[in-house]
Amino acid sequence: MKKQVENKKAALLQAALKLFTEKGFHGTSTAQISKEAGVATGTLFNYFPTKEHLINDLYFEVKEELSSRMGQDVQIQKTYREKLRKMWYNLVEWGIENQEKFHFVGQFCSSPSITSHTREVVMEEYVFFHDLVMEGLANGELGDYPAEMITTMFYQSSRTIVDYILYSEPQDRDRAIENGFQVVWSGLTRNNLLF
Amino acid sequence: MKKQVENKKAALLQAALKLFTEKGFHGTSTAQISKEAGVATGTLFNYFPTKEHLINDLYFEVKEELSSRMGQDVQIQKTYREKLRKMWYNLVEWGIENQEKFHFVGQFCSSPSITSHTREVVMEEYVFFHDLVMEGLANGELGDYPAEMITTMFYQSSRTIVDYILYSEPQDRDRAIENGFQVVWSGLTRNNLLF
DNA sequence: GCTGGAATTGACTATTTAGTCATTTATGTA
DNA sequence: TACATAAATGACTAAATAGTCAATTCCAGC
Repeated sequence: MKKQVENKKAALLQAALKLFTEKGFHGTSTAQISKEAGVATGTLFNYFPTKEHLINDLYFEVKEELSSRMGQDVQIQKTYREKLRKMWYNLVEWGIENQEKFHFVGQFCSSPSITSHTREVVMEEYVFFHDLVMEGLANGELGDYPAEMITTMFYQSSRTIVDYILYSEPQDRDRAIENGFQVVWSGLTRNNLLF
Repeated sequence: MKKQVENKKAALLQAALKLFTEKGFHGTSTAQISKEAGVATGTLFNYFPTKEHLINDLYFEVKEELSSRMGQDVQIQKTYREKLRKMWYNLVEWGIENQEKFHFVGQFCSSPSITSHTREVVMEEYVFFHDLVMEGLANGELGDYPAEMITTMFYQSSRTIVDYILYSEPQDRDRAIENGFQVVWSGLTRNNLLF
């Protein structure tokens, strides 16, 4: 019985991911989600008390998966540049492999359907990223910019590159990912102020 | 009478801008828009045959305003760097001065509520930007990246900085804008490949 | 002040919505 | 097999929706 339960819950989350990403939160009815998941309309409410709870649970799950992937094998890198580069690859590759989740996050990260509570809980999963930036500022590798600005630029640039790869479809994806990192690295580090 | 007509149309567009940005397209009812604009529910449909027409007209108008501002005084700059820098300031300052329009564009640029026709018409207003990037590639100032990647990175970085300024509220906004340009310039130009 | 046509109105409709709940089905245990 | 409990169902409801349209208001020119 436990098995079946998890199946249905997962099916509902997957259906919600697809439909919310395609048509938005208000553009998707709970009936559509249930149908896509292959369950009755009432079943959705056995797992999620409201539509809002559903999207918040989904958002949390996806962001958690991303943060987990983002930090993978970062600390085993030798140089600071290699650590940042590893994180860049983790981010971009996850985005390419998980288009739907990637677009979902981008669409709902500042949506009023996501509660501030969810946002706070999710934020905690990303402290290691903030810490890595602080490390770079402390050791002088990163330029003298506010930490907040650096984290934002790094993260949003990764989003830009994923979108670029998915939408403009360059022949050589790996090249595009590496180019993206070059731009970000030379932009955010300190040792290039020829001007 | 003509005056009154234009007033109501403008009021409807302004109300739609506010509500769509706050609550999204499907999250906003036509009745809410009419109420916010101070007109009867039927009046909206005198100016816009459907809700879709309304948001498309609005999107077009806002994007046109942005493109117009973006190109202002760019050609009178002497160096290539100064041209790009002027464009950067135009973009970021417009975003800060027009928060609602700025967030509206960000939210709906890839929304299915905006038709591909609207998107195509809007695109034409931005050829001058693409041309400026081509110029930089030709004269060797920009790094050897695909033009599409450069335009995207430049534009998205401006969005990132506007968001950073509006959300993180740094004490010195002008400093933040200039920092943002430094990051983008050193990231996208060729003369910094110390690596 | 009168008149004709355009602009404005809001009550109205057919449809869709999130969420409920009494009933039915499935499952583990003995 | 029989029982107890948890899960699944879908018809149902009250509220909200985009868009219509007959009636009203407005105003320029006479």
